[in-house]
Amino acid sequence: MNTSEFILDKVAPIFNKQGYIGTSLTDITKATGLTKGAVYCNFSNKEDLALKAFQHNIALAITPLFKLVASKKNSLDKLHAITEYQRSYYDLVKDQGGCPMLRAGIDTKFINPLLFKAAQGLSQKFNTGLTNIIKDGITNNEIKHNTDPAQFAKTILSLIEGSSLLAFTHNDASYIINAMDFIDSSIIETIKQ
Amino acid sequence: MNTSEFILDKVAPIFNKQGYIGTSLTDITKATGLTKGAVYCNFSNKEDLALKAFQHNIALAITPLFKLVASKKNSLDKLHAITEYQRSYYDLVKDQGGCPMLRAGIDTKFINPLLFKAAQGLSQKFNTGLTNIIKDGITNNEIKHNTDPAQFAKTILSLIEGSSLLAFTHNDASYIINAMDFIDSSIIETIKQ
DNA sequence: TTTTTTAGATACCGATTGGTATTTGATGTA
DNA sequence: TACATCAAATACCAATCGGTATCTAAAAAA
Repeated sequence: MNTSEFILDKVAPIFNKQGYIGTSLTDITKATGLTKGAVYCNFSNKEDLALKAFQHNIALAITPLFKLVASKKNSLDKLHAITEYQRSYYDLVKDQGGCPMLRAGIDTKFINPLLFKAAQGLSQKFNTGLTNIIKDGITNNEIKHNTDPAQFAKTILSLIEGSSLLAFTHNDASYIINAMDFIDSSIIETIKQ
Repeated sequence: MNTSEFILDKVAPIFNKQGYIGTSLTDITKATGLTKGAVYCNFSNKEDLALKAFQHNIALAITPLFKLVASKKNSLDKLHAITEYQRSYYDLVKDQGGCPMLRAGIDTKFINPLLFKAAQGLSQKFNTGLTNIIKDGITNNEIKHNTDPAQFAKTILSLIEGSSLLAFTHNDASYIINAMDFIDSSIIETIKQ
């Protein structure tokens, strides 16, 4: 592991917990044991470091989900893989400070356009990914033809994001478990062919 | 309007947009046209001001919903009042910088315990309120007896919070409209007696 | 061995942070 | 008229902010 990766590993959870402005260079040097000279030798500025820290957090929290979904062939399997992944999501990211997409989406909108755009793009990718899964499910006769893909994608994504927020505000994973149960038994079951 | 209220009126949207740490005393004096002396004459410190700004935002964004729900007698009317209120929620709070409960829930967890506790309490109140509406609906024979109140409350709240987050990250109210359509036609319809 | 490169440490910069002690000036009161 | 009250302005504080120029020492290249 090189120094850049070492810094990101130490610093990414702090950005996720304290936000962009809330994380100071002092926080960063204390957490890494390095000096400002070392930090600025590896990253051009704080914004650059924050953006890469965000990507680091995403790589740990959300990229595995995208890979898992890609490994499944059928649409219903993909949908169930998502809910299955989310069931352990609270434990996965609790030490990291919660969901990085949630954090960046709210924290950066009015203070860091670059980071916000990254969060926005990821959320969009999530949404279109879900939409395409449902679309494919319809063409493959796995999902009922009168299902509106965009509508169900938005609903499922709302449940994922909302339950994650509630789980972290109340330190209670049952919000996520409950929402995933609902998606599995009440949403997927009703749209499946 | 006295000076304290004047300050809160000018400053509350800024705290909601930029967060607790992201809002400086300079932001506050610029927005109000007052000096630091005036601000500290009306509030004991920044934390006190931020907490009251949060309460100010809640009074504008969420208190009207609680009053609207209280004015309805039947459980199903209460539930429909919530979705109806949320349909115009995006327009209601967009100039305010989004949903204050969402902002405080994520922004303050690791940096401002006092404010976080306030956000946590409000979210809890929302959840127990929803649960009680469903419980009452069951005893009044409005809602099916095999309905799990806590489970449906959590699901509805997840949809409300999640769709609100997505609406503001994409500047697109349709996430909320879509989620409320789903609650009205797919959730309330299936649990109603 | 000598030279070049370079990662990281040190020391510093001006600007801004939240906060406070003091002053001002208008108002109400005796 | 003289005095007391008090909200707001002014002027100031040490600490911290993000950032940079310079130095050092070790490794790589010649």
